[in-house]
Amino acid sequence: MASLPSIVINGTLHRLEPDLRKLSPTSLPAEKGFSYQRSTAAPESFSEASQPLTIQEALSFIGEGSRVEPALYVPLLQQCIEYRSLSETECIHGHIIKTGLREEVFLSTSLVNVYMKCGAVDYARNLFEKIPQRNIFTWTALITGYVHNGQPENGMVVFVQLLESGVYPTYYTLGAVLSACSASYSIEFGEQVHGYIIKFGLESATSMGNSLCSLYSKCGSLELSVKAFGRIPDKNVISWTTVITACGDNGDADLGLRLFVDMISEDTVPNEFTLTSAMSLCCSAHAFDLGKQVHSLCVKYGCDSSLPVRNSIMYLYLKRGELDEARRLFDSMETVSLITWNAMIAGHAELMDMAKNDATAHKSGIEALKMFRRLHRSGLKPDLFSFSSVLRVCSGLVALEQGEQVHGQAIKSGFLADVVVSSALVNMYNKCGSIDKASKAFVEMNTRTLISWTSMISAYSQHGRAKEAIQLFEQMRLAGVRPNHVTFVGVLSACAHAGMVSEAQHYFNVMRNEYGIKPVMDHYACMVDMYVRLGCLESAFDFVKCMAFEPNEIIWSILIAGCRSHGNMELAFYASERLLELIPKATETYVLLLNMYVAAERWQDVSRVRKLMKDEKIGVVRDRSWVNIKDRVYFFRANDRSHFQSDRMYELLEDLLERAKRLGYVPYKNADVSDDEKEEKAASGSTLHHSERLAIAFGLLNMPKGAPVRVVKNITMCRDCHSSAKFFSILTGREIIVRDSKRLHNFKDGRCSCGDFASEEPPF
DNA sequence: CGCTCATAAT
Repeated sequence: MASLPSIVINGTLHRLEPDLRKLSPTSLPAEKGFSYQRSTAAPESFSEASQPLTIQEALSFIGEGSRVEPALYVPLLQQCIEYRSLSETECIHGHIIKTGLREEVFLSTSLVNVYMKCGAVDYARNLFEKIPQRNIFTWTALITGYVHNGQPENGMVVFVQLLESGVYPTYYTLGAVLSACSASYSIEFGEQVHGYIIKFGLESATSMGNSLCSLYSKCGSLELSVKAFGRIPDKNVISWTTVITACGDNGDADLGLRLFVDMISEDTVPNEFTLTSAMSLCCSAHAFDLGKQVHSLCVKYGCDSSLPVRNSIMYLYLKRGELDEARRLFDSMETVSLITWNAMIAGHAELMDMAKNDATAHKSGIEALKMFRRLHRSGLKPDLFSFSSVLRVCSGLVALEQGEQVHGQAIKSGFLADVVVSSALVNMYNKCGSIDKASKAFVEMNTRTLISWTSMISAYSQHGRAKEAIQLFEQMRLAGVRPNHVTFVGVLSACAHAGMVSEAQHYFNVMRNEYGIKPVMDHYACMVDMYVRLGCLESAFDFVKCMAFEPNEIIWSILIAGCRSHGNMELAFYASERLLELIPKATETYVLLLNMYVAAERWQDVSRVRKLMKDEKIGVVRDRSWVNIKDRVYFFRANDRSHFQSDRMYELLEDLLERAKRLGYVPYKNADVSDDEKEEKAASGSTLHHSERLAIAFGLLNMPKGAPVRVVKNITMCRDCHSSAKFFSILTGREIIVRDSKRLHNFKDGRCSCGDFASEEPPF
């Protein structure tokens, strides 16, 4: 028995499937409703019919016998494509056999095409095999059909068969094969096809060049894509649009924008496709001024009423933070698409992340959730984009309950099978402080990408579970996934966390030698952090000296924190003043310095720094925390007494602090940098309570007994609150999770997942 | 042959 034809695509052998002997009509797609309207393209003989025709009536017009004109079938077959009607196609097929026209190759080819368009791949293939005088059109119809039905590999195998049988491909055949290569991301096969295109003298055809440009981009090679674009002698709008989009897809928005500018200066008129892409590039490159100009071009060329263009303009407004403008545009749109909703949700999610954890962030997040609900009500079904974005929103809000609801919806809708959605889910559980749920979601994923592995490794690291992080990293390597620089940040920070010096050094070398990844500041920061945590200040400084570049803010702040916790205050002050020079506008650096001088009771320096802050017009810090309980959110300021439960909260805090002191809690002194003068005065004399402590108290009072308390804080947690929260977790027997602007703190049984090293670093 | 929206970090 002759073996089935096969080729190697992306390193795996593909045989032409299915096996023809196993054909069955059971797995066919559902038909759309079918009724004949009089076709405008119908030949004369139909023109008298005024009522819709049944297929039998339509076929009876064609008649039977030897004088049947084959072209009469054409409009009927076109109707079959339009209605995706397999049964009608079979009737016509039968009629063709009866009238003895099965020898007519163009009709057989047409039938192959129609079967494919109806999704009946097996039927098409079976027919193809029975056509003895098949020509290049028949071959091309088969290839195109495979690509259309999501079986590009089969299309490529057929192409090889075609070449072996000595038939010359046409322009259309090669175009179809290029689509197949694109759809299966097969760059090697694509390059071979590229060779055939040159061989058959078609490389100067604009559309061939466009297809090649698109192919290389889809396969991830921007370089080859741009080269293919460069070789097109007569570039049209589509050529330009393809290469500009290719830049965006491959992460080089700046190049894409340069090409767009080139295109405009060459007087090529952009259309809605080009402008939509260009607008999107402006969003990702944060080139907002250019974005405004592109917007003008949209108006100039009359493209501003196109829905995709409007979506991208709206997204640009959102990215610029012009919420009212975005909203106005959104409200003015008479029709919206799913992408409109998704852009709205994603835009707000991005604003939320940019604003870190403050009240603005919260507002954006809530707005995004509202949009997600409205999307539901609008009757459209959320897709993987909607789910990814809304999960990101739940992460940002630490909205575990909403996140779990979305989890359920994602399962029901089937979109959880998507890697991006399931990665976002893992991330959501992690950011909400539920490492176990994150891990469960990770294990349940059916496919994992570099990003999924990396985010789970980092999650373990953030929760202080170094061993799991390292184990997972090794599993990832065994799974054949190549780590990148971000993965190593996760691994190294896990080692640093657990003080695993030799492991850290090992992985640092693995990164450089085995994977050829050059360490950047982030990786050095992990190493320095590790030495500092162990109290090896000298090793830390030595390591810094070995770096090929000047220490940045991150390195300085690690050193400062290390010096403080190991009592080397002179060095800490020195480093802090250097840090201040490096970035004089960072509010939290001043606060750090201020608190250090307060703790050292160096009052002259305290007033010097306060004066500096005044001179530099550094605003006071807005200390804000909030808690989600059920569907409501409760905000707290430092020393907040405006709350309806204030009395009970302060009572609880006093009691807890008193009992904590008996267990060994020693309060740290903080400089008061509250922005609420009245509150400050009211609180003078009594203990100063930062917002997170009030939020924790509120959470303890209002969450169900034993349930974890989840707090979000807009700046980094101070030492005193951090220390007291550890005692609270012992005294109440509850888990307390505080996500500040920098990291996650999971307090449990008197310990914090951050490894007690997080207090009062500047927020970098 | 070309379009807009989605996931990881000290």
